Amino acid sequence: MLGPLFPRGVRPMLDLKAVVQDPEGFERRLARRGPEAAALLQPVKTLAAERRALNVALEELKKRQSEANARVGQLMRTDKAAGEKARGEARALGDEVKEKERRLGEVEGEIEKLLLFVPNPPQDAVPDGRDEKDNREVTRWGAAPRFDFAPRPHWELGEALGVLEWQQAAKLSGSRFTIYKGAAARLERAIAAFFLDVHTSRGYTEILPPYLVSRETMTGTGQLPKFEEDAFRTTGEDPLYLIPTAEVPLTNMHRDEILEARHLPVHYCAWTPCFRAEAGAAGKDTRGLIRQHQFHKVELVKLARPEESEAEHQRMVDDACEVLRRLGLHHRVVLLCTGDMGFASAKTYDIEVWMPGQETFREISSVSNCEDFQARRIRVRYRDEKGKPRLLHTLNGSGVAVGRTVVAIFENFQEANGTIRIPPALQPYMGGLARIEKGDFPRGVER
RNA sequence: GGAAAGGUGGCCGAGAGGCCGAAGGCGCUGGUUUGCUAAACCAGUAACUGGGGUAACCUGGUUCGAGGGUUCGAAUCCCUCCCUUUCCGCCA
Repeated sequence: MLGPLFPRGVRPMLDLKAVVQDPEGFERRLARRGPEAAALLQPVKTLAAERRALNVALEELKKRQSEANARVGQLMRTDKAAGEKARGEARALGDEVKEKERRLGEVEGEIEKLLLFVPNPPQDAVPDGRDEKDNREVTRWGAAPRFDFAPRPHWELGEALGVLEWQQAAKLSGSRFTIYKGAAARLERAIAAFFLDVHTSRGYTEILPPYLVSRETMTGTGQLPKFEEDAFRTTGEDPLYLIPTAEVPLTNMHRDEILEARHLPVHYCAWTPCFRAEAGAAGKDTRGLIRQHQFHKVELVKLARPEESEAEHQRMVDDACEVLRRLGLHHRVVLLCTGDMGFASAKTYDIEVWMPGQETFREISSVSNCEDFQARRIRVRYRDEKGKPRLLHTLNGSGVAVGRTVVAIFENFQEANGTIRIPPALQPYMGGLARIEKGDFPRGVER
């Protein structure tokens, strides 16, 4: 056992009150994600009723107990015998309180355990569907580049240029790792720096967060407890988890805080490595950079008032698209269907970039509005005009995946001779380099 | 990793078994005074949760780092854990 997830009592992951008041409505919304999701609510309803009954009884008991205690204190000073008698009564009440509290703790723990596995219900605007085939294209930018030769996938290009290397990486770490060399390594760094500069100039504050986080942090954003097998974790009694995305540390930064309204909306961006076990992805995207255990991503995170989260969501999609526009990469925006959305999200847009070498659009960014789902887990709130604390909405999106941008640049800007043009926007970050060619390792070993 | 000192409201800080959700101060909000500002003075200022009311509001319970124990009763005593600060060691 890993011990209690939260030390301080129950944190309903869904609004327990709303679930109890309108169970049918909740189940209907959840059912759009699949029948299993809605079924999770059944036992919650019974437990919620018991919790309520216990609470009412406990309050009454505690009130009587504190009155009895006060009596004991008074009597002990005046009438010893009467005091002893009152003490017996108080003790009986105390025992009863303890027993009820024990049971209440049990019930609340049970409710919490169940609710932690219930996903965020989708927004009404999200289309129904089972998988990515049911996603809905929203916009498209640019055009696929035309080639007078057969464009090659990035792994062939990278290997031929000697700048991407998989055999040595497998030697070090096994499958799903890559070694970048020379201009490719610099390209990864250049892309990250470029993305950060774009986003910070558009109002995001750059953060460099920890890459290892606690179990509670992973639970706050919804990676745990349901997706334990997707994460890497350290050994030992209190393991730390390697972040699968900077969303995890960035969103949790203000956990247990009440923000002042004047600070909203909060905009953060961060460039971090991301670590994913890719359990269940066996045989998928086994070649190239697309699906790795370790990759870099520039992440965007916002904390916003509920009434502005939809507008902020749209703007965040635009912020992610902006870097692709500046690189001249053909892409489209897709609204994910209910079946393709992440656990914590109420609405997600994917941005997919055209990959000529694979003749398909590939996801390069995913931008989600989690509404108050994560905020409820991590208790991040703000004070409204009346000074009352209210849950914020959390949003996150890739801005964008760095490794996959390398893939897109290789495949979209390849030439017949196998060299890669560097998009003008990146050249200042590459020391003026305009093209990746073979053999630029001053003291490395060519293969 | 070793040693020591600490963790109390938005912040600082007192409290050392009942009269303590907690003195005092700062900050904040409202008011009085004031040519304006400042100052002064008065008042109000935590969160969570249950109930009542259209509402302003009224009302019960919980919370002094976390968990457990002692006790009729714990911020206060005991145990465990976590965190912070300082010093030492080790390092990037």
